[in-house]
Amino acid sequence: MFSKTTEYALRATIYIAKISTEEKKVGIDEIAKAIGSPKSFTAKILQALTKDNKIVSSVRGPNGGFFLSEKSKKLPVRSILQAMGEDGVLERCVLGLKLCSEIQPCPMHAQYKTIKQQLIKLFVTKTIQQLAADIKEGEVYINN
Amino acid sequence: MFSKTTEYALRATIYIAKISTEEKKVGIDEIAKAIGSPKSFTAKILQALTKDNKIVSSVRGPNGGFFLSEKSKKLPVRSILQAMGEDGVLERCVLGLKLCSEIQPCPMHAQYKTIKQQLIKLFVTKTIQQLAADIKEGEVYINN
DNA sequence: ATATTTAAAGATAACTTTGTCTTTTATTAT
DNA sequence: ATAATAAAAGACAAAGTTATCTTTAAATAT
Repeated sequence: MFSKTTEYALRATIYIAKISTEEKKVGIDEIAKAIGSPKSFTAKILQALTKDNKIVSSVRGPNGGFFLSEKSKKLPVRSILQAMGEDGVLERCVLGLKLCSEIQPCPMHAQYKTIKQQLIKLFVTKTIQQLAADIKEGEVYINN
Repeated sequence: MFSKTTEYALRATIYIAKISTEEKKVGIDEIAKAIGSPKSFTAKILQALTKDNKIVSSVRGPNGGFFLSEKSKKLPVRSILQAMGEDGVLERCVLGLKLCSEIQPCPMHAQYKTIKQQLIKLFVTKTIQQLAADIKEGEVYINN
């Protein structure tokens, strides 16, 4: 469904939300290990998420690392997709038609529509914080 | 959601089902034009679908071309995904975890599960024929 | 100030997907 | 038989994704 890049972005962000606060930041080594992703590649992805979009915050130097602001933790999971420029996946036509819509629907449109709506709803209503909380409670895992 | 390759495979197969019979086959030029896909690339994809999997049938030479057997027309849309080796998209974990399951679920697992089930059901219950029929009736389009 | 730590930035490489072009093979019509 | 047609097969190229490694910059602790 998503690219590796976006999968790592989602997992990394959720892990940072779970493990860190502004006082206790987390380093790239720990993140990559925890979510089972290539370290340098994950670093690049986090760089993108700390950029203008500002989902993730970071500080360099000793005791530095990544963390999520309280504000960021309350963002919907979809905002991670948006920051990664892969938000379109949720909206796009299953058959890849550029102009698929109510007026000019593809053969799958009508039936896929309700599924798409639920998918979008899921990514909009779930916050980063909520997903992170489930891991903390040990109900759920994020390592690969 | 799907790769370009699979999108073209779906569109091409549906178009062939719509336009052709064993008596009136359809050529690659017409198919590529109708679904708005690169011709040679689409040819390769159809080659794969005619291979062992046998979703699509083909005949070379004058009056040759592609067509779908009556049996193939009755196959679920999912069989196209299977033939393209991209069936896993429907089953895979949203966060890309290899071991995501009921026993060891990812943070999105529980809520994504019902969506996934509907998605699979859609691809299993809809047949190639049914999708093709809708285009014939002009209710629906497949060009890009 | 200096050394140490840690992310940012940049260059590059491996691999995959997507796309094109040419040659070959099978089939048909003449 | 021969020419014409159309898919199969193969080689290759462009673009995108995924991944690694090195250098630079910022922050901290000593």
